[in-house]
Amino acid sequence: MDRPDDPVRQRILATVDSIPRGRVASYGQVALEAGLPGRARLVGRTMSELAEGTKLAWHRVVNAAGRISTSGASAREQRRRLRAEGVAVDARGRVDFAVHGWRP
DNA sequence: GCGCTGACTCCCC
DNA sequence: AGGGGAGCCAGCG
Repeated sequence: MDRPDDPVRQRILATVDSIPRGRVASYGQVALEAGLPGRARLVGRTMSELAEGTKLAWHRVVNAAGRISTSGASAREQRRRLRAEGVAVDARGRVDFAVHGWRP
């Protein structure tokens, strides 16, 4: 599993792409929805390998605690993008799933 | 093949 | 709420 055309990767990307604007999902939830239960790390890896200018809404994926799992510039970018689409992100970088969680 | 390293998650304390 | 431990698995040296 690693090339751009890998079917597993495609499923992960498609699932992330289906998260509606203003909602967030956890890595584990994305894995589950993509038919890959227990493969949260793979989702995280996949996100980390995205190209700079990707159109994918990677910022709508956070960890199971509702926290932004990135660090540095990408963490700030993620926070910025989430807030820009109306998602409340607290000072610690946490989103409330009860309010903004993706419920497929 | 081996060990380490994560944009992860549970479970237990 | 926060930390340790175990399970997870693909990539890399």
